[in-house]
Amino acid sequence: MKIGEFARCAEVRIDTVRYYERQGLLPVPARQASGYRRYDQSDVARLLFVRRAKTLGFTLGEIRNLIALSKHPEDDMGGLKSAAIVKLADVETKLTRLRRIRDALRALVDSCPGHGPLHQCPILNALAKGMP
Amino acid sequence: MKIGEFARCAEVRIDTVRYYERQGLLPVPARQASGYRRYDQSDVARLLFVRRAKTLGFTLGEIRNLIALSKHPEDDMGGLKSAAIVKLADVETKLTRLRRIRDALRALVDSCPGHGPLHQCPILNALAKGMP
DNA sequence: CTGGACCATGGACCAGAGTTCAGAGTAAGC
DNA sequence: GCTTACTCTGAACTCTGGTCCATGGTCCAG
Repeated sequence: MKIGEFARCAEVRIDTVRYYERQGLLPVPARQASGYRRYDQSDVARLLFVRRAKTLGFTLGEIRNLIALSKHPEDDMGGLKSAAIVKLADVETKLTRLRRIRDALRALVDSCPGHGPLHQCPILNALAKGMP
Repeated sequence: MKIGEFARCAEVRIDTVRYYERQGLLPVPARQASGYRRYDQSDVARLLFVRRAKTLGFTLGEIRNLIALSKHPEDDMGGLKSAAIVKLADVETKLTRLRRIRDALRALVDSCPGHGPLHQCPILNALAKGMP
């Protein structure tokens, strides 16, 4: 299949496919005589792999590593599991931070009556003088 | 005080102070004869305002708006409260997304025994063939 | 044969939040 | 006076993950 159909397979833009190729996330594709890139089912699988890993929060660089790992199917699965564990810890950290932000924000919103002169606004106050 | 001390007051880099100035987040400072920027306590308050707002997840552009808002202390506090509400919704959305990622990741990690040949790894499998 | 859809390339550009650099001047402690 | 630390400028650069563009070639239906 040509690049347009290929991109649609994974709901990705054509430019993104070419970009992934440049980034080494997709193998260099075969070409038709015309120079058009030619893809097959195994390329689709690879592209979906990339997308799924991205959905899980892996960066493109990390995905490159995952692909490299996966090229040695006889290796132990420990490496891949640790990568996933690291990423999970990563996500947990972000969650914790974001939860703290949400709690602070919600406390501010709840404390604000919503009308009256701005200089009495508890949100403005907290920003200006520090959180309680 | 000079820029170095000023930056330390808010635990920010000197370059960041100048960057914030360019971005209109800090007022154009007075200068000594030598051309050195001079700051006082009100500048520190402003810089801390910016940092606190950033901590809450506001972008620099949004903080510029907050500052503009805060310049009309007789205005109603409704505007500021809505900005906070919008940001809160924003954060909640991110939280939800991140939680889903965490759950998927955790399920994968839990399902993986951690050793044995990679081609039997459930994580790799999920990435290659789709999540169950 | 012609129009429209598709594909090729390299390079420029986007947001966001800074950081780094070179080359120069200034301040301050001893 | 010397040395060290600090500050100035503007522009360019970083990173991430793409997106857009101009220009030109290719493919296929009618």
